[in-house]
Amino acid sequence: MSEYKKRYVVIKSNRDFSYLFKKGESVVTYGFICYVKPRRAGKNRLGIVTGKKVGNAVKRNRARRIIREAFRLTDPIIKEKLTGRYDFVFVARSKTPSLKTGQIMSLIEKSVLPKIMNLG
RNA sequence: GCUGUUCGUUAUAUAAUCGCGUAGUGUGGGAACAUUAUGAGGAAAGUCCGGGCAUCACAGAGCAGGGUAGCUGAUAACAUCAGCCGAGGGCGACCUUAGGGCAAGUGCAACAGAGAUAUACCGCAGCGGCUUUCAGCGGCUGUAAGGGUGGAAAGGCGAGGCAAGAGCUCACCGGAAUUCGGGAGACCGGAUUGCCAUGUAAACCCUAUCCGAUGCAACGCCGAUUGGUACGGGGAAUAAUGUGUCUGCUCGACGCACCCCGUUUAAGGCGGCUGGACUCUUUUGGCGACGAAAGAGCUAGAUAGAUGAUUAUACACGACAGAACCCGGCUUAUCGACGGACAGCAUUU
RNA sequence: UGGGAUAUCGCCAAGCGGUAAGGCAAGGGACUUUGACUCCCUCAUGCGCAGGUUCAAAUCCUGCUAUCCCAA
Repeated sequence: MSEYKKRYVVIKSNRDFSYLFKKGESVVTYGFICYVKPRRAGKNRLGIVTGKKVGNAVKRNRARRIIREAFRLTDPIIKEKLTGRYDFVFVARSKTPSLKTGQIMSLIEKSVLPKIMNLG
């Protein structure tokens, strides 16, 4: 699970999550809530939060998979447009399991990317 | 054909592209890459029972505490399952059933009612008395049939009997004791005696029987700085005292206290981890649960947590729902589809 | 993942087999010129849901549902 193999790295520690929730820029859509924060070096990092409110274990798994797949597909686009590296935390909402990956992708492109561009 | 009862099976499929976990093989110094195989359930869920496995004194004793409660069997074990018995429900197939003991002791039974485990209010009778007449008043004695209350009034119901009544006597029914027969047993059937016990143990309790505690975040191994603690070994002491662990208490057991020597905990990683009371097929024993033999097979093992996405086609348009140490059950959720057996009713032959 | 607790009126709650105390809030009335304070009256059709035991269940038993806590 080193950083060479994957295009992105998973955020694990509770400390990183709470840091992003406090200091990161938030983007709210009907599919998810996203927190972004620039990073100095390394790879892009991804964290997904699926709370109890999303549903039972099947729905939480589905939400996680959809977001991960959408991020995987949009990752090259992010790298083309942006030079810097970022931390992302996606929080799933109760609608998320009923959505499709394409919808999440378009949401990321439309809402999240401009926000990051503004950050510089 | 309609209405049911019951037992099973199944749980979208196919193709293409991109992507993920594990294992094998190959290339490579390594990171990694390529390729092949494989990758959630009938309930994986709830965590309600039982067992394996691991550690704690190798698993102690007594009391306390908790579980179970018709019988026989199945099983590693069980509160599970099978067959049977009793009770209840259904025309029936069939279904439901915590189903030991209030005759060891204690408790509780509100309100109502005269009276709640014994009683006598209204009554029903007999005796004698007073007021004196077609009756009334109070007294003594007998009684529990009738009245009303209640969930329950001391067996039920009918006949005899009697002053009136009463298991007072008798027949039938219910229950009890003794006894005979049948059965592996629960229990069933018969005979005799005799006239009798309110309900409640999912109240305390008694009887029989079972249970040590903690749970893979158990447990074992590796592990940097710093600090101090913990662990191991040896010695002294083993009289007393204090204290820790073994379940709550009592006993009992093993330590600790003083000295010397050695090692080391905590982030994290690896093991435990999946080959097992396993799966399938055939034969076979048993009414059945289940067992035996032979052959074949290997079928998830993640660690912020792998099964997804997109497109196309088909139809019944896809429910409930995601392994986390492993098994056996129970309970709960569930769109539907298919099959077997059986019952009742109607019609036809 | 494992272990434990709770659920009673809109809110806080008592109740340990005999038919749901109390306070706050709400509604009505009295007092007052009016308001507040104070006083009186009203307010649970069953105690999270479904079964069972019992003459009788919020209470006892069983199974579910929801919420909360602990270990990490």
